[in-house]
Amino acid sequence: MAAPSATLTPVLIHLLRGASDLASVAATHAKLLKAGVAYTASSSNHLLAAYCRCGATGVARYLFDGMRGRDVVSWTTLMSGYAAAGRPSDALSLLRAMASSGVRPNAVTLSTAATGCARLADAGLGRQVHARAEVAGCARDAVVATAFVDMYGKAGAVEDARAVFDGMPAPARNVVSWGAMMSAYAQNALGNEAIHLFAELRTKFNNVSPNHFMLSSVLSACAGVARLGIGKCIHGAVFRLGYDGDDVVAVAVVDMYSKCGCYGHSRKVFDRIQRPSVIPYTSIIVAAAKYGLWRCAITLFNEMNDRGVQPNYVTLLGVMHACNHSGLVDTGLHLLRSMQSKYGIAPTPSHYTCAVDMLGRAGRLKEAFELANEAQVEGNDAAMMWNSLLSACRTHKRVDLATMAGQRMSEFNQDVAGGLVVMSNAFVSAGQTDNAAAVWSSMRRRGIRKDPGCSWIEVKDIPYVFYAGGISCAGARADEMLMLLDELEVKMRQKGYKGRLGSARVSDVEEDGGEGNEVMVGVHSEILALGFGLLVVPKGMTIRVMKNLRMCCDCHEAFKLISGIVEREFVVRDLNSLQIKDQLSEFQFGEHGKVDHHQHSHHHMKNSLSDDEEHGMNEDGTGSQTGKGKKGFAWHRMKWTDSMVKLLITAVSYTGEDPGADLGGW
DNA sequence: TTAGGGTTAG
Repeated sequence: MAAPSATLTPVLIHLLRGASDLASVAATHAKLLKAGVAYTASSSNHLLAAYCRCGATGVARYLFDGMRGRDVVSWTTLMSGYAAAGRPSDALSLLRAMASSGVRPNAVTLSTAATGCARLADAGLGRQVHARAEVAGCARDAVVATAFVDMYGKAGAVEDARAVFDGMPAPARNVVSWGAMMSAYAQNALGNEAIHLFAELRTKFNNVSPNHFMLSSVLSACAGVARLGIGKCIHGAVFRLGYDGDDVVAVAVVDMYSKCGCYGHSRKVFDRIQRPSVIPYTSIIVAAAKYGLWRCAITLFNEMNDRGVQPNYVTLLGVMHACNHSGLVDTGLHLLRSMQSKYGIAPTPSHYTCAVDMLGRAGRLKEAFELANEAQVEGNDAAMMWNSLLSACRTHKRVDLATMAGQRMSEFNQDVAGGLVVMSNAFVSAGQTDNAAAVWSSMRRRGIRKDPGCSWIEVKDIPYVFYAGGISCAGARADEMLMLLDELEVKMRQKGYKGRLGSARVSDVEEDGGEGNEVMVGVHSEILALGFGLLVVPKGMTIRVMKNLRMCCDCHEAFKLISGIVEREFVVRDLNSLQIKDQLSEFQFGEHGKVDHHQHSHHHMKNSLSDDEEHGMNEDGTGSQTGKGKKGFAWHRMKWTDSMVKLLITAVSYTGEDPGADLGGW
């Protein structure tokens, strides 16, 4: 019998490397056994890797457990296999077992472990792995350090990510390291920092050329903070660098335009995608739904089905959202009831919340309560769902049910302040101002405060951020702005406007020292941003105002009136709380040093109750820290074209017509 | 020669 190992083994190993399915790996394994070389260290590691590559971690583990000479590659291979199979905990257990077996981890092992911690979003565990990398002397290895940048970013520890990035020797930072850092910012709602880093790379380190990963991350950053100007520049770079054919980049561009209020651009980019998968479809469907183009959203959904693209739960949520805002209540309900059987997707708490909101909006409160009770929803999702019902009760003036919804909500609610604001708004709508004021004074007594609302507007690529009652952001043009708002208020009154812009009362400011039942009201930040926009955005250009919370009904009305008076088109982007899991976020724009609300003094005025989230803003600037960067939003057009009016006639309601019906105006 | 880094949709 010829000695096989000298000639046969390389051939078999070559076969193993090319094998991607379990059957061919097993067949080659059998041949190695037959040749009697399956147990050499090298063959075993190849076999391990092959089994891991085709997802057979169970077989790999069995093989691993029977191996005699396990080296660092064996351990790392199995770890990597677990990580790839979505079992990061098992990967990290292996790291511990490896330590007790006396095999020392190397750079490859530790970067794999870091990726596992990233998947777990566990900064504590990640820090331990980081410490080991320091001990092993490989913490500054480009790949290892980049893995830590990503890990800290995914675990929400952006400052640690930046520290690792800064600790890397400049030549070691490559396109992946830069991209990972930008992504860390983008994923943590620090879009402006990501943009800033991108600019720094372009100006100081011209030898690193952006790739599709980096472009996607920066586009996502632009989307998150609605920086249309920069977003357009990046889109230009996408073309120049030849990434316009990349689907992932294209989705990021679609998303960026839709979040910057340019549905038309979004649609053009989407239409150029050759064979859109579920992700681009979902992106554009959600964009259409949020833009009030429900007919488009549903047409796209049907088109997607016709092309055999399977929707996922996000897609269905987007379609339900479109139904919700177009009054297609029964269509939406049917979708909820049939999604399991038709698409094999189980409804999530978000789907129930959307359906409950839909019924509540339509005034079908009994059904809404039944559905809410039927849905097995817990925690923050439940709070969100009951919250939306509470708002519906308020809209339909059903205080009896509101109390019940409020109680159910408080069982789950972590955002005590938000819940109480909605509660008090429900009382206001029902004319029970005494009860509403009691809620407010109770909040004050208990020291419960709400996050400050802010609005911003991008002028020549720079965001100008306004907080309620504060005009310092307008700089030298503040007085001019107030005069303009006063003039507008006069004209609005002639058209029957009964609310107040508030600008005239800025000088009447009183500090919040009052006792009793008065409630503080500030000048709403979106009005200030709009006033500034009217001064600085050239005539003929759409003014886009962004807000971190939900716009109130009064401001909505005011924007529409002003749009008619000045004959300009406005678009407002605000928060759609129904879509988010995280609590409201603060937006920070430290980059330009324009606003830092921690130093900003808020001015309050005494007034009667109204529908505004900004009453309860905190004077000391303590607010909740942001979670992940994904926020729900909705666009509201304030000037209607003829086709829009026609659409309205057929629609019961549409995005933004009555924001108060949604979540109590905050 | 077996093992390592990032991106898109609510």
